[in-house]
Amino acid sequence: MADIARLSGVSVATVSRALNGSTLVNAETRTRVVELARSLNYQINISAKNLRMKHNQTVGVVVPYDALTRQHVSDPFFLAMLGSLADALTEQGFDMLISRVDAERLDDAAALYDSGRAIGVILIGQWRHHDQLNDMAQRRVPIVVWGAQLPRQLYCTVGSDNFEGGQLASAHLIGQGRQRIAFLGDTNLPEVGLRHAGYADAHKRKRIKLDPKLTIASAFTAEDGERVVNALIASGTPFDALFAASDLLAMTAINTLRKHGVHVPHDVAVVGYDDISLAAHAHPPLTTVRQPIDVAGRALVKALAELLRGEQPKPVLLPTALIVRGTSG
Amino acid sequence: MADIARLSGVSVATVSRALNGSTLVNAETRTRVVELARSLNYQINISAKNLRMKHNQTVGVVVPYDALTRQHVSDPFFLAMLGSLADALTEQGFDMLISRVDAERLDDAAALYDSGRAIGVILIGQWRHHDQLNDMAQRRVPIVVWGAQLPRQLYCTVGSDNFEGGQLASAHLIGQGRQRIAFLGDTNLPEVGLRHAGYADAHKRKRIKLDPKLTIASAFTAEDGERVVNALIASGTPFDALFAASDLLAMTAINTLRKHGVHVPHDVAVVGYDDISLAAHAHPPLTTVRQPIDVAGRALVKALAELLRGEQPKPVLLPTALIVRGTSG
DNA sequence: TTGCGCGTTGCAATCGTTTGCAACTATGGG
DNA sequence: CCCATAGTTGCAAACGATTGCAACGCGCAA
Repeated sequence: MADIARLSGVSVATVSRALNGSTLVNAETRTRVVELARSLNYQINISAKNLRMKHNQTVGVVVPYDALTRQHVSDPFFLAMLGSLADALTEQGFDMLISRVDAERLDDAAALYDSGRAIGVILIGQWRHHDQLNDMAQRRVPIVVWGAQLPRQLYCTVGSDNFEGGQLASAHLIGQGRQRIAFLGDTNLPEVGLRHAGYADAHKRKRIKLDPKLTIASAFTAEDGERVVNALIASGTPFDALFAASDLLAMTAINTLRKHGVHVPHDVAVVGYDDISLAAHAHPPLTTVRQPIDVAGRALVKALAELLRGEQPKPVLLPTALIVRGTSG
Repeated sequence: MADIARLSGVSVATVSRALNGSTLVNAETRTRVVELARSLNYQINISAKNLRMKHNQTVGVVVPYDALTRQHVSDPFFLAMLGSLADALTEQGFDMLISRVDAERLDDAAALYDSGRAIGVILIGQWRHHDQLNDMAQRRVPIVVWGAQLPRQLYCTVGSDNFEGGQLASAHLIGQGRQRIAFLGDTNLPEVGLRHAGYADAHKRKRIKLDPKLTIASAFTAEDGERVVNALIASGTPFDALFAASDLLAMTAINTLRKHGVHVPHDVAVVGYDDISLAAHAHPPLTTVRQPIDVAGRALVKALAELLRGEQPKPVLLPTALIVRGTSG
């Protein structure tokens, strides 16, 4: 900047103003300076600018990882969400700084904000850390969380209507004449818990008794899907349908069922959750509950932008949709 | 920092030194300052630090998008690579700034570096922009590219051995007695071109004549896979195997074949490329060429680190492996 | 008493921007 | 001839850290 100032015979202050299009500087000087800057291939130093302006345009996106398994970010849904966020943030002129934090130390997410690297944080997945998130919100960390809406929640969430999704899937299966629907997922996670509540509600409406043996704890991983279905079959518990908390789970479940000679959808109908891009191309094509991922990214960014303007964004509940395909004839 | 200085009765300079573990400050004062900082939940301001130190720890990761289709970052392989990079960068203490750029304006990737937001750039996919990448390298932009090694290349690439991968897959199919192997992929892309060269080489070694009608241009998208297989069958060209340039392509191809009553692997054997996590759980489990994604992230980061130290990292060629599963009995 | 060395500490400059305020010029009216 | 005004411009102080250099206190030998 000093070089430009010298070369164009003005002060740094004027250069700064010219580059920012201030009306305080003569139109002619302005164009002269701007031209020169362009020809010198000048790029402003962001650190200095941020330091002076006390703000920047970088949003921290935090994806939790499971420290126990040291597991990579690999769930297609997570990754798709990352893509959607990249789109939405780019659209709004934000930079996107990705950070992985131990799911057990979710409050580390705030470090991005505290250290001034990010003006706000988007957290994908609330896991079991409602309280820590509340603490962060109370500390006035601008944070938006993808997840479920919970009682006494001080932070803003954006999420799909998990209860509705659970209802839709279960009601659909019941409508197909299925009576013993197994539920696969970790109900300790708020989102999965709500899906399960919707599942229970759909049963109640049709006056079908819920068999607790059909609610099966399972992580989101493909490995766990296989393990859990094997166990279910080995246990001899009869079931004629299966509602999985993620598509990944559903698809591995289907393959495991097939290995046991169980035919989908004839013997067991299956419904997944997420509608990842592969779901439509699986065999058979997977019936699933769609979470509107593309809308999700934009909604998260919008909420964060409001938060940054000092407003109090309301939690967002995105509608889900049942996509009926081949696994639930 | 000024607060800490006041509260602990020393100067900012001492606080700075204490926090950075300098031996210039008395061990006792140091621990006192560090404790205080921790208890105040103090986080250093990165902008100021970067400004003063004239360097930062942020690496720009650029993922190209196709402007024509305005297509999201959705290929599981791309996304898995993002995950792998997130892991590797975090491991090395780098921050990861994600940016999407129009694949037709790949040189925009340098903006991250020019503006000082990133100290270097990792670009996932070189597409057809060899020349622009060479220009950037000549401008001394620290950049590492995931892709193929090309003649007269000034920038550093890391990639899997696409030629070897193509060979492995094709030799395997030929070894199974297949004679008419269709190749699915856009051979204009350097990586796919090399895979095709390996495919051609495997044929030559076994003295099998290549039928150009069996080389079929196809994008990486699921939609295109379906379209292209439909066209192939409609054309009446006989084929008994299929080698796809990505797993996504292979999996949709299999489903499309099935719709036409073609049995995999009995009538047509199929081999994919990438070994995405779902490949093992598809139906039938997909035979594919593994690209070592987890190693890839670390290799890219290592190369960039060398570049930043002023060294001249050699292009890296990662070994591929044939994973034989159900689609090529 | 003086001088020296050593271990600690503080002063003040510096990084590259932005911006409040003062200063300058030219113009025209009183 | 003076002054008010409007339109430009520059000065200098931030922003929050790091670091070369000077200074300080202290023990010890000369």
